Amino acid sequence: MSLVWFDVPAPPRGEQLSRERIVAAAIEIADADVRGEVTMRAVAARVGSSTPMSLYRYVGSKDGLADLMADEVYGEITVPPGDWRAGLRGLGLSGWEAVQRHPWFARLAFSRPPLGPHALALYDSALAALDGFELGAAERMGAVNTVLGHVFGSGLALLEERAMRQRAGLPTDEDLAGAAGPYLQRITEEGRYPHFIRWANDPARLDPAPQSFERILDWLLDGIGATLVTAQG
Amino acid sequence: MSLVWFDVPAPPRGEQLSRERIVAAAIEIADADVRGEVTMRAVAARVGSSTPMSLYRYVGSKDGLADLMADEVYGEITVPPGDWRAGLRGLGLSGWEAVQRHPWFARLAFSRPPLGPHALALYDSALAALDGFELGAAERMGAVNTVLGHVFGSGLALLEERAMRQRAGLPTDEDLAGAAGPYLQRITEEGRYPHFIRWANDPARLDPAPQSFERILDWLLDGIGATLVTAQG
DNA sequence: CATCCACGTGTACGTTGTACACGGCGGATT
DNA sequence: AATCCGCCGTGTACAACGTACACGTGGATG
Repeated sequence: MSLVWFDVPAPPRGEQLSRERIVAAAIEIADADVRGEVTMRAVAARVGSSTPMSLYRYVGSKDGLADLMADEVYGEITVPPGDWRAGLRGLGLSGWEAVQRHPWFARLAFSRPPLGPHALALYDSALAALDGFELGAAERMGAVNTVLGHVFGSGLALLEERAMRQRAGLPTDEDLAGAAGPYLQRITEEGRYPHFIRWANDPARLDPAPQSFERILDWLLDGIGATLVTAQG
Repeated sequence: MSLVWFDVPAPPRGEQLSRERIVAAAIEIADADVRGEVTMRAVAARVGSSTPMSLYRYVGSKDGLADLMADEVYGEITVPPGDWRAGLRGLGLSGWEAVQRHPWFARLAFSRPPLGPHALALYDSALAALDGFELGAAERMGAVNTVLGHVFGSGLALLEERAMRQRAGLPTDEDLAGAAGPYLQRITEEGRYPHFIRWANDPARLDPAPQSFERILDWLLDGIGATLVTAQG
């Protein structure tokens, strides 16, 4: 019930709203949150709007905003020139880098169809890398999705790892082990799960696993390569 | 503000509440929903409770309920006897079946640490299948996670495929193609994404892809096998 | 018979996405 | 120059969600 006189007539609205500004703000918010979560209210606040409703004129809905965010990240992924293997390998590595920058992207990629312009361009390049082989349409797309599935799956695992690490507020591996310690110790004393326990008590469990993203990617490429019948390359 | 007289003194509460009944009800609800979503209110209604708060005495929180649901499904996965490859292959196939029954499980598996009794038992069996090789702890777990990562990644893709299919309310592939048709046609006319368009307009794109779950699983097992140095088997 | 406690309930709060109608500014039209 | 129209940001409002809290009741226990 404040008096009209106190109102400033034209709050000097910071800058024109736009789809680009909104998407950029949403991405910044998602990047800053371990879980990568975004609320319309938070985005509105960041673009200087006083109400979440202002966003709806530009992005339609929260799902629409999610689609736009995802497509932006699709645009960060590239397929390098070269033979099919160089192309798909580069796709995997470049996707992995993008997913490490934006782990929330893995969740969106799994939950929204990739129909934005950047996504289509990426699929187009990836399919182009398989030109020159006599492949059925399903097989061609299957090869691309095999690689991308690995990228997004690894991304989700990364998202969860970071979230779990922060849930207990512990950055280092040693602290993490300490948090799970009492539970594991109880299990150990009960004598069940002996193989699991042996793993859990082995300090070497924190070593970098040889089944790295890249190693598995190469296994997949080996498998794809075995199914390729060359026609001209 | 209804009068007391109308109240029935003891609503013949259907049956005793219990953690098992609650988890079972939640799983039924998740199975019945394409997105696999569950609300505390829906679970409460299904177990015959008049308020969601009754559940909290048994499951602690919604995340707790999710953990219990996930562990129940971990219990449906088994590692068959045999050599390492039979074990891990069976793990993958049995996991894939469980994930097809409960696609929401893939999401939970990615977003909650597998510390329930069934999950631990499963990891224990899987690690046991790798006994007899001189593997570091990280490498051993990495092999198991390679297989499970494939299972859960494929499960998430399945979840999204089913959800997208119902979003437009179309069960058949032809209808699905019809829904995306106008959009694809516009793209086609603009002449961009030629390789993608060629795929989209190829009826063979609906063929079963040769990169099936099982095929990729075998590729991964090939890769794992190449890293194993046998000690006694 | 008195006591206690495990249980299910009802009420209530904060947060979320978003529907809807309004006021005001700028540019096009007359 | 006066008028209108359409775009834009705003405020209010609501339904659904997870869940904190305090209460009554009934059966087991002393």
